Amino acid sequence: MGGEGHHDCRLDHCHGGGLGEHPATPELTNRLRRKSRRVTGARQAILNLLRTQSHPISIRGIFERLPQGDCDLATVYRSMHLLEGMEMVKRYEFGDGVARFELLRDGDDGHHHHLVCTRCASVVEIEECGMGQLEERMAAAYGFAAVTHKLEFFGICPRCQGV
Amino acid sequence: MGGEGHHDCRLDHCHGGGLGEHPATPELTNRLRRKSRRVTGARQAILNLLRTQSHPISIRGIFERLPQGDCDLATVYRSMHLLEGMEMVKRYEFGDGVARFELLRDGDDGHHHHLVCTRCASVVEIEECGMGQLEERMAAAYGFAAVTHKLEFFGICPRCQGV
DNA sequence: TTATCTGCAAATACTTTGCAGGGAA
DNA sequence: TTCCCTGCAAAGTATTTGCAGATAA
Repeated sequence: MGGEGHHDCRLDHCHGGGLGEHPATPELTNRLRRKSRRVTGARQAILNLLRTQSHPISIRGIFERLPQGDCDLATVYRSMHLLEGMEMVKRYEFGDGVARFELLRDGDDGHHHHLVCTRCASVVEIEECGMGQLEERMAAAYGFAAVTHKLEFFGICPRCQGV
Repeated sequence: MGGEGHHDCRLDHCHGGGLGEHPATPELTNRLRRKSRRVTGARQAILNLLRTQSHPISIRGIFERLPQGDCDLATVYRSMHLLEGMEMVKRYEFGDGVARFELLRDGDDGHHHHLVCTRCASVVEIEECGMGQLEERMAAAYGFAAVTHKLEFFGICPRCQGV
């Protein structure tokens, strides 16, 4: 699979300076406090960055977009693990061996899918799904409980078709 | 995710001895010859092993099941890459960072899905899909070409529910 | 003050690759 | 004989972990 797409350098997270200058929204930090997790500079910076992304982003991508890389890569891994456990982010795997994450809105289970270009890795968000009955049928037919699914689409995006 | 399941040690590939003792079926080796690829001992042993598996198996799993591990791990990686390119095997990712492979019958595109237990990693093969129209709708709505999809189900298998 | 968190560095896991010798056609 | 393939070892990439110092509450 191709690269990470472009570095969409929005001013709100690229003006440099220390981590302390990047307070995340109360909505986000309160979710941490509610679970008695500490609101640290690194976590605020990561949450703030995730807020600006419209598609799943890899851990290395997060690390490289953080101001002057002053949050350790290991800390990004640990933070994403924590946030995933708290259901504040959702993990996606597009089959290239790299995990990608999206911020979940409060109360949102984040259930949606992606259409990924196999040439340039550009991503379209897909709302439609309609697999609920299929999950139920799986559960009934095979006796499984708590059935979920992962569904991703792949293809060649319009721009890559022209090249 | 848990382990690899049990080592289902069928006699037809566990009686020890050199690789030369494991001729694969003509159906399989001919597919190699047709593409002017060499029918080597390692490839025959791998194809033979894949023939006996009813669920996707990891590269390490293949390596460990090969008689006395005398085929190099790197060779298994290279062979699976080759076989995937020849569409003789299909690659699956269940989200634990390990690729798994299934042998494809000649002429079979191998399109089916899996229901994976998130506790013991046991697998049920799912034929039903019915996503063809959905792919077409994706293509029409977003201008993508050659749209495919990956769909896997996850849940807790009956045995794990009892524990 | 105290338990949590972070940076640093080392370790682990999966996969790929360079090279020289071995083997299939 | 000629390339292709293999084993071995080293390297690359993604991720995890131990530990001591830093920090939020």
